[in-house]
Amino acid sequence: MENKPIAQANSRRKWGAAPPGKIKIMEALKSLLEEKEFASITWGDIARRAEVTEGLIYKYFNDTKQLLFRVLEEYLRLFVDRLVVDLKGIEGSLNKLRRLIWSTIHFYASNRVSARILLLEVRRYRIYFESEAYQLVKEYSRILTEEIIEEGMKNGEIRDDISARYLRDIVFGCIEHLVLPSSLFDQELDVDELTRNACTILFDTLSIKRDEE
Amino acid sequence: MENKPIAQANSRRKWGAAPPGKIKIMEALKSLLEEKEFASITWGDIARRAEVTEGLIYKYFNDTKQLLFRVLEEYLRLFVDRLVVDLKGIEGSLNKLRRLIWSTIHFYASNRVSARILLLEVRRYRIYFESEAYQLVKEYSRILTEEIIEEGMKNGEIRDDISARYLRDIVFGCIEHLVLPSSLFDQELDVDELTRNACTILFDTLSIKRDEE
Amino acid sequence: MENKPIAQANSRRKWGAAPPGKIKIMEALKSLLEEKEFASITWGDIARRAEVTEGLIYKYFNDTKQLLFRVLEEYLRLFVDRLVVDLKGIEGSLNKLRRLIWSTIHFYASNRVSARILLLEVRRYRIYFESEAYQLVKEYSRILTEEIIEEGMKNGEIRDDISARYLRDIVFGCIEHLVLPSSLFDQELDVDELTRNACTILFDTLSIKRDEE
Amino acid sequence: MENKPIAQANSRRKWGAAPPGKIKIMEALKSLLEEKEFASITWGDIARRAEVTEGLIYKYFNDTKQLLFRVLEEYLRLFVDRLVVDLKGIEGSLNKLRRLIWSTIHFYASNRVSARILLLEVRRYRIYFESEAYQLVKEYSRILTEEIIEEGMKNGEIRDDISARYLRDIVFGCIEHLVLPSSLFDQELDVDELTRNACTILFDTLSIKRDEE
DNA sequence: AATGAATGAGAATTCATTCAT
DNA sequence: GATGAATGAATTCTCATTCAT
Repeated sequence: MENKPIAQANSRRKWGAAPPGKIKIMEALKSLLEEKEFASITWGDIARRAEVTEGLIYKYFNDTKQLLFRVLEEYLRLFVDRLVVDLKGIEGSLNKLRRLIWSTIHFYASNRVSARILLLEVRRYRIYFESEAYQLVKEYSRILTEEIIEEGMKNGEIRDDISARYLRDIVFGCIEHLVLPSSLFDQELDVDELTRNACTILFDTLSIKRDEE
Repeated sequence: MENKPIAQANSRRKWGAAPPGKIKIMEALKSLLEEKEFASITWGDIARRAEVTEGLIYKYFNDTKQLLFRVLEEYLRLFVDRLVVDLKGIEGSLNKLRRLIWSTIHFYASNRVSARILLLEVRRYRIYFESEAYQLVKEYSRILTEEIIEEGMKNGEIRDDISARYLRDIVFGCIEHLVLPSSLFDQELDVDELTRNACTILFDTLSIKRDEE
Repeated sequence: MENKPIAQANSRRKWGAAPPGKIKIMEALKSLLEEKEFASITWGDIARRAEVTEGLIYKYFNDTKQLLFRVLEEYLRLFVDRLVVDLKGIEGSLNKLRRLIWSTIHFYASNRVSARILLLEVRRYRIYFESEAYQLVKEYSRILTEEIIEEGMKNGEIRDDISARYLRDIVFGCIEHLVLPSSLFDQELDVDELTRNACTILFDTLSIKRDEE
Repeated sequence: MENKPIAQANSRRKWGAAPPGKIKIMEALKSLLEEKEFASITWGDIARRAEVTEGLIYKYFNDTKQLLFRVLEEYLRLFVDRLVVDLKGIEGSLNKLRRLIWSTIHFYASNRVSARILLLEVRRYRIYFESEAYQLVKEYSRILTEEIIEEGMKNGEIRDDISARYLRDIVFGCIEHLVLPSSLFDQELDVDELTRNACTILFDTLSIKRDEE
C-alpha cells in the first residue's frame, strides 16, 4: 500500500506528494547506510539524522526492515527503469547481455550502499522475498532470462543445451563474485575491466560451440 | 589461544579436555542456528539452550561473533581436512576440479547451517576476515587457485588467457549461485545434478579452446 | 453539554443533527468493544475504525472514558426508557419484580458489550460515578428500590424486616452473579431459565414469611 | 513454575529461599496497589518502589499481570488455608456457612487491596482464569459448593430444589454486592453487621421451608 | 467540519555485562 | 569451573495531543 504513490518512480511530481517527513526518513537511512551496517542502525539514529521524532517513523514504517526495503526499492526502480530503456536500441542477444552486465556492474560500482544491501543484507530476511524490492529483482532476472537468454537461444546466438535458468544463475554468480570483494573491502571497482572479464568468460560459456559439437 | 585445543578437530582426546561448559555452549549455538538467524540469537538463548548460566559464557567467549566463528571453524576444518585427503588420489586438474565442486556442493547440502552462515551471515562482519575460520576459507581458495587452476594452466588443461584469480571467482560464483536458492528457501539440494550442471558449464569455460584459437 | 442532544435517545431528529463524524466515532467504539477490552482501545483504533482522523476526536471528546460513558449512556437510556414503559401495565410488586428481572437479564443477554462494560469496566473508574450514564443506573436502581420493593413493603407483598437497600443489593447481586459467567466466558444466556431461577430464589427471600412469623 | 517454591505457603523457610529482588518486587506492587489503580502502575513505579532495576522485573515476571496474579495468589493462599482450618471445628452446614460468610467479608474488609483486585481488576483479563490465583478461588468455591451446600442438602439443612451451583452463585452475589460499595468508595466495612444481614437473607433462602411445602 | 502531519514524553523491553559466592 | 542475582544503558514502541490548512 505504501507503493501506490510512486507507481511511476521517475515522475518527480508524485514523489513530491509524499509527506516531507517520510522523505526525510528515507533519506536519512540512505545516508546512514553509507556509514554503518544496517543491523546497527537504530530508530534513534534515523530520527536524529532525519530531524524527525522517532514516533513519526512508526507512522510510516512498522519496522526497520520495511524501511530498508523501501529504500532499496527506490534504487532498484531507477536501475531497472533505466536498464529497460538502455536495452531498447540494441541488436543481438550477446550485445544485450554485454550491456546488461555493464549496467549491473556499473550500478554496483556507483551505489556501494545498494550493493552491500543487496549482496549482504536483505537476503538474510525471509520477508525480503515478499517485498516490492524483490519484485524488481525478479523483473530484472526476467529480463535476463526471457528477453536475453531465451531470445538468444531462439535466434541461435546462445547455446540451448543447458536450461536458461542455469545459464542465468551462472551470469549472476559470475557478476556477483567479481563485484563482491570490492563490496566487502570497500575497494574501487573498475567497471570496464570487470565487464570485459565477465564477458570474455561468459560469452565463451554461453555461445554456441560450433566446432566442438 | 581459543584455537589450539582443536588443532585436529577429530582428535577426541583434545576435545575431551575442553571444559564441558564450553562444549555445551558451542553445541547450543549450533542447535540454535538451525532455528533462527544468528543476528537474533542472544546470550540468554544460548545459555538457556546450553543449560548453563549466562555468566559462564563470559569465561570463554567475549562476543557472540567470536563464538560463531569458532563454530564455523569447526565445520570448515572437517571439510578442508577431508578435501585435502580426497584430492590426493586424483589425476588431472579437471578431474580434481570436478571433485572439489562435488565436495563443496555436498558440504553445503549436508550442512545447511554452515551454508547459511557462510553464504549469508559472516560475510557481513569485518572481523570475520581476521578469524581463524576465514583462514580456512582462504586455504580452500588456495587449493582451488594454486593446486588446481594454476596446475591446470601449466599442464595445458586450463586456459591461461584469463587470470587464475578471475577463473576462481567464476567457479565460486557459479557454485554459490546454484546453491543459494536452496539455502534461502530451505529446499533440498540434488548434489549430483548440480555438480553435473556446474561442470558442464565451468569445464567448457575453463578448458582450452583448441578449435576456436 | 455532551448529553443534551440525545435527551430522548430515540428521537431521530436530534440524532440526525449530530455531526456525522461524531456518530461515526461512537459507532466505532461500540464495534471495537465487541472485539477487545476497553482499556486497550486507543484513539488510533477508534479513528481507524471510524474512518476519521484522530484529530477530529478531540473536537468531540477529550478522553476515552468520556466517550465510553457516552456510548454506555445511549444503551442504558434505551433500556431504562423501555423498562419504565414495560412496568406501566403490571399489577403487584412481585409481578413487577419478575418483569424487571427478566428485562435486566434480557438486556444483558442481548447487549454483551454493555454487559461487559457495566459489570467489568466502568466500575473501576471513579469518574464513572459522576457520569450521565451512572445517573441512569441510579434511576434504574431507584425504580427497583422505591417503586417495587418499598411499594411491596407497603402493600404487604414484601418483607420489611430487612432494609429496602439491602434487599435491592441482594437482587442485584443475584442477577449479576447469574449473568457474570456468561459475560466472562462469552457463553450464551438462557434468559427465561435464568429469570425463573432468580425468581424462585428471590421471591422466596423477599416475600413475607407468613408461617414462620 | 514460579509457584513450586511456595508449595507450602506458610513455610517461612521456603519463602526465604526466593531471591530478595523478587520479594522486593512483589512487596513493591502490594504497596503501590494501596495507592493507585493497578492499570496505571508502570514497571518504572514498581522498580523505583522496590529499589531494583526495571530489567530485573523481567527476569521474574514477563508482564505486569503475571506479577499481579502472583501477589493476589499470596493473599488468597493465606485466606484459603486459614478458612480450611477455621471450618474444621464447626458442626452444621448453616453454621459453617455463617463462618464462611464472616471470613469472606472479614477478608475483604481487612484486605482492601485484594478486594479491589478481585472484584474489579482481574476478572477483566482472560488469562486470569488460567492463573494459579484463580485456582485458589476455585478451591474456595469448591469448599462452599461441596463441603457446605451439598453437605447441607444431604443432611437436610439446606433445600435441594435448586441446584447447588445456583445457590452458590446467590451466596457470592449477595456477599459481593454487600461489599462492593465500600470497595468502590473506600468506605469502612462493618463486618459483623454485614454478616448478620447476609445471613438473615441467605439462611432464609437456603433453608428448607418446612411449613410452606 | 475535517484532515493529516508531526510531536514529545513516557512506557515497555532487551541484553550484554559484572560480581560475589 | 560454575552459578545466579542484579545492573544499566540503550532501544523499541506507543499514544495522547497539537496545529496549520
